[in-house]
Formats: sequence, C-alpha cells, structure tokens
Amino acid sequence: MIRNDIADLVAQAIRDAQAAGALPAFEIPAVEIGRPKDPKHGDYAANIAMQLARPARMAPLAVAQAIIAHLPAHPALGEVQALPPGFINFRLGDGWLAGQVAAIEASGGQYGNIDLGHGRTCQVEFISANPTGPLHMGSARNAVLGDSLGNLLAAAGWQVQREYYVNDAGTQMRTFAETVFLRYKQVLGLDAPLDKQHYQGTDIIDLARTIAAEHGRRFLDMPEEDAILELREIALTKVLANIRQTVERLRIHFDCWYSERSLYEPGGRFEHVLSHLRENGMTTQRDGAEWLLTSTMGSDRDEVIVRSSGQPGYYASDIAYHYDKFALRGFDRVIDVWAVDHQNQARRMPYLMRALGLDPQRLDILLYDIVRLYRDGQEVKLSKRSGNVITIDEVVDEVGVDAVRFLLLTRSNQAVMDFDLNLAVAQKDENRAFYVQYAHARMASILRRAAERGFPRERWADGNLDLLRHPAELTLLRKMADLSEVIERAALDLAPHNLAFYAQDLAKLFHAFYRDCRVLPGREDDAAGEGAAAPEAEIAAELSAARLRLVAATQSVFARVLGLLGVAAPESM
RNA sequence: GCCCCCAUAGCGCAGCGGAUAGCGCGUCUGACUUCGGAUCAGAAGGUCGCAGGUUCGAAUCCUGCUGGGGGUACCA
Repeated sequence: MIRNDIADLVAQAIRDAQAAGALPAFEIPAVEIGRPKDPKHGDYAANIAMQLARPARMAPLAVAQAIIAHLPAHPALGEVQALPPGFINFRLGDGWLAGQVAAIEASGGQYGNIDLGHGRTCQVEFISANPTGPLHMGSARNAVLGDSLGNLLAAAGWQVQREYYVNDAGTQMRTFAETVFLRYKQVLGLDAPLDKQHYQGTDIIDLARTIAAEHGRRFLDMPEEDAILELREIALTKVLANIRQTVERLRIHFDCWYSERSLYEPGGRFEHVLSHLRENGMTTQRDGAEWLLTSTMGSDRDEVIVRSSGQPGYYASDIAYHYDKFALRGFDRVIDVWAVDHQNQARRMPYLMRALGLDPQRLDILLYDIVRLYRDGQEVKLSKRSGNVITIDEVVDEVGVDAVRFLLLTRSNQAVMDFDLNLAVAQKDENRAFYVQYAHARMASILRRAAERGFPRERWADGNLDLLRHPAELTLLRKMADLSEVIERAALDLAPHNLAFYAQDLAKLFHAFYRDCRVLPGREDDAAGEGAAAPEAEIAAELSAARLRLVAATQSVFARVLGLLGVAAPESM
C-alpha cells in the first residue's frame, strides 16, 4: 500500500538525515501519514516534522526540509514539498497514476486487495434470528452487514467462513411450538385461545393450516406433549426453509447452519465444556445453581451455567458454542454480528472467553443499532408480540435487493437507521444504489458503443496510458488508487459503510470525467479532419484508446466495490 | 441508580488528533445537433448539543452537564 511505502521512506529519510548530521540524534516515533482534504496539499501528508520539532530543537519547517532532502526516490511519488507550519506534502506522480490502469487490468478483478489476515481463518456469524417465523427487517441490517463484512475480510486476506446459528433450543422454541399447536387446533375448529406469551403473528396460522392439510387431525389423537414435540420439528423445518429462501434472495450464502440444540445432545459440546470447566475449577455451586466464576476473570459477577432447575442458564449456549468455535473448530478469529439490544451480553463475552481459557482478542462482537421503518412519513412499529412485522421478503418485493442492501450500508453501524419504504422504492435521486449502478451501466454502454463503431477491445487494449493526463482522468485514478486504504479502514473498523460512500464518490468522479473527457472517437475526430491535420485525428484515436482502457478499468473497480457490497453491477438498466 | 450508543447545514447522514468541516435530499440559477439528462455545473445554507480540560493543533481524546435511544434477572 502506497501510504505505508511513504511512511517507510520518511523513516528512512530521518535516519539518513541523522547519519548525515542534518538532524540531531533522537528516537524516531512511528510515522503517521494522513490524507489532506485540500487537493492543493497533495495526496498524502506527514506531520512528523511538527512532532520532531521539540526533540530536534529545530523549527518544524526546517525539520521538514531536512527530511525531504534525504528522501529516497520512489516511482509513485511526484512533487514533495514542505509547507508551514511543518507539513510534508506528497503528490502522486501522473505517470504512476496512469499506470494504475495496467495494475487494475493485471489484478484479475482483485484490485485493492490487502493482506491483513495472512490467510488466517475468520468466522463471521450473523443473522442467527430465532427460527420462529420469517426474517423481518431488523434482521436485514444484520444480514447485509455480516455478508459485506465477510466479503471485506476476504478482500483483506482472511479465510472467511459464514455461519448462521439456529436457536432451535430453549424456551422460545418451546413457546413457538405451543403456539403452533394452538393455531393447529383453531384451524381444526377447536377452541384454543392463545396466551399472552404466545406468538401472535398470523404467519403461524398459515403454518398451522399447511400442517393440518398435510397431516390431518392426527396430532389431536396423541398426548399433547407428544404433539407439541412433533409439531415443533415440522414447524422448525418449514420456517428454516423459508429463512433459507429469504437469505438466498439477499444473495447470501452460509457455509454452515449450526444447530444450538446439537450442543446439548448426550455427550455433546455442552457436557464437554462443562466437565472441562469443572476440571479447571471454574465453576461453583451456590443457591442450588452452578455458576461460572467469571468474577475471577475481572467481571463484576458470576454467571449461572446450570440453573437450580437443572436447565442450562442463559450463557450456557454461548459458552459451549464459542468453545466449539475456537477450541474445537479452531477459528483464528470470530466475529459475531449482534443487534445493540445484546450489548450487555456482548460486554460479558470477554469474561466468558477468559473463563474458557481463550484469548478474548480473538472474538469481536459487531454491534449495530436498530432499523426504524417508515411509510408515508409514518413510523411502522415492529412488534413480534402483537404480530406486527414487516418481513424482508415484503420489502425486497417492493424495493428490490440492491436498494435494500445499499441503503442498509449507508449508515455507520452504531447509528439508528431510518428506512423509508417509499423513498427506497422511488428509485430516484434519493436512491443512491441507482446512482452507483447507473455509473457502471454507463461505462458498459461506452464499451458497447466502442465495439459498435468498429473500435473493439483488440484495437484499444494496448492504448498508450501516458496520454492520460487530463485532471479529470487523474482525479478518477487517484480515487481508484485509494481503494486498498478504504478496504483497510473498513476491515479494521468492521465498517462496510465506508465502501458504500466510496462507491458514491467514485461514481461522482466518473461522471465528472465523462463530462470533461470525450472517450469515443467522434466529433473531435471530425473537427481535426476538417483542419486537414491527419496526425491529430490519429492522436485522437490513440487518446480514445487510452481512455477506453481507463473506462474498462474503472468499470472493473466498480464491479469489485459493488461486489463487496453485494449489489449487482448491471450492464444496462 | 449504574453501564453503552447517539447529538455535525432546513431534513437525512459522512468525517483515521491536522491545513478553509464534507456528501445526499430539499431550495435557487444554469447545461443536451456529440459517448445513457436515471447525468452534470454553480449558488445559498454551520457558535460540529453546552461548559471545562489535554495538545503546537480538537467535530475527533478526557471530565462534567443537557437531550434522545438502548441495556442492566437462576427471561431468552
């Protein structure tokens, strides 16, 4: 990455300046390279001279000049200058920028990739919504964040595994099964009122109707407990099938669907972990329950691992599941994507990790804030209890996958998201997904046109990139050269929204280039011909070839970024 | 009570301790006989919630306060 190269060059220059006596001896701090906002300050800036002013006992500007005087040459660098109060500004060379077209072509669609992961394994676990009904819009943000994060980490050198944790154990599942049973009885004409704690959603009526159609009245002719258990399995299968379908529509693929219940099978993970913890003296009996001694790991309290009833406690599944992830399946790193209402649980995870003898640094919890849905300016309240739910499928039907994915990625994770169904569906200026996709389609259109006008790829594939010197061309190239830094920032912060903003910026710069720079040989050719200057016509064709390479390269960068976001890159629209 | 998150232009939001705080929408004014006008250019619009502190330098870090959201159980 060019920024790191510059940091290395500066550190080297300081050492050389010290060796030459231009700077006094002092310990060299880490060199930070920033990005100036104002383009006239160049592409990169170092503030090191100001930091060194005190130890060097020199004016910041003089330090900066001494560093520049000893700066080794680098092919990417153009002008380098010192400016008050002591910044060193670096400008990328035009030739190097133009050469990025070739670098993009050679990257095989992987331009911008970096290597933070060094091939280590990283599991991203996301969605993991209770399988008690269709996925609703709250899960959509989770889905899109998790999936894009997976793409991003893969681009950053991690070996990514995507996992959906199926909460098919516990009391929620029990309540769900009871609700299905009651609805089933209702469908068959029996009086079976729901209780307050049961799921009120009408989707379960449909579910019960289907089950009644397939299985008849047979669940009425067996002990109620048996009926509930059997219905639980049937309903679970159907709900999961529905969830899988929705997930596919969102263009998400999970490598593994992990059953919570499997943790509690005889001889399963939970038993294994529990005995492991007991052997290590990490549990104790108190008030009839068994507690995990997280207080010895820095927590303000212990956690119940086995309730006095004999049932596993709240954190039992988390303990067994994460032990499985790290100690048994051996992921180097795990990221759990959770909604902000799990913040307390998230805060306790590091202590659980320590109690398990695992390094908490290997686990990241990505907390994101809620989604508020609006229609016609009115908030649509989601409430599972009342059964008022807007499903992902409904919104995708209305808005389309691309708008849903893009819009959900245009907020930072910890900002509340207001999602207006009408705006998203309007597909006008408000919809940024369309703006970005339009830019890609326009590039595709230009390349199609070139071929139609007898200028196919073979004729411009080796166009002379040194002709790319127009400010609009160079600005576009600068932005593309940024991609690896955007990927780095987004991967380090677990913040895919950086990519969504980058895509918009890039689209804007492409449109500016399109405005200022004619790509296809057209009127400019004719004008040159009228002036009886045949060589100029030839130059126009060469310039056109260079620009076609630039357009094709830009298109591939766009496809890449849209791919990381999980948004389609259409050839036309 | 305690803990976490949020507060930036009329509205919606970006912004890794750096230079004149940006983007979109909205408003106003403009741009197609030429590659996609689903586009582009220009203008107006800010005491970065308030008050202190750290720093050569703070929207960014620290403390306190105000306002909004969330979390705090042998419930999941």
